[in-house]
Amino acid sequence: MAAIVVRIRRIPRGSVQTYGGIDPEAPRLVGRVLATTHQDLPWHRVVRADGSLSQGQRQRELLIEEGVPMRGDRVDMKLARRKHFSGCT
DNA sequence: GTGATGACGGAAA
DNA sequence: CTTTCCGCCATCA
Repeated sequence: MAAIVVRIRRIPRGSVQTYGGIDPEAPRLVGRVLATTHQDLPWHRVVRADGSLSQGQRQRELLIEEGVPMRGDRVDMKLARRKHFSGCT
């Protein structure tokens, strides 16, 4: 599980990663880790596979603040997965 | 030991 | 595009 924490820490600022993207074999664990781990993890950079947010408005703003490309109420995964993208909000 | 739950995912309708 | 259903691993009652 420590690996999961590490991977979450490695998510570049301005981009996001999905639960399954962090651990394809245990996306539920990733969620449990984020819920139980009290370290300073970039939890807001972890979104669902379809780009929908799990922590509501709160997470939304943090992502926008980091310049994560959004599409309505969800994250634009095509762009958000990479660190450099052409579009801007 | 079994059964239910959750910051989920993918397929099917 | 939406809703339903089943599978996933670890934890809890």
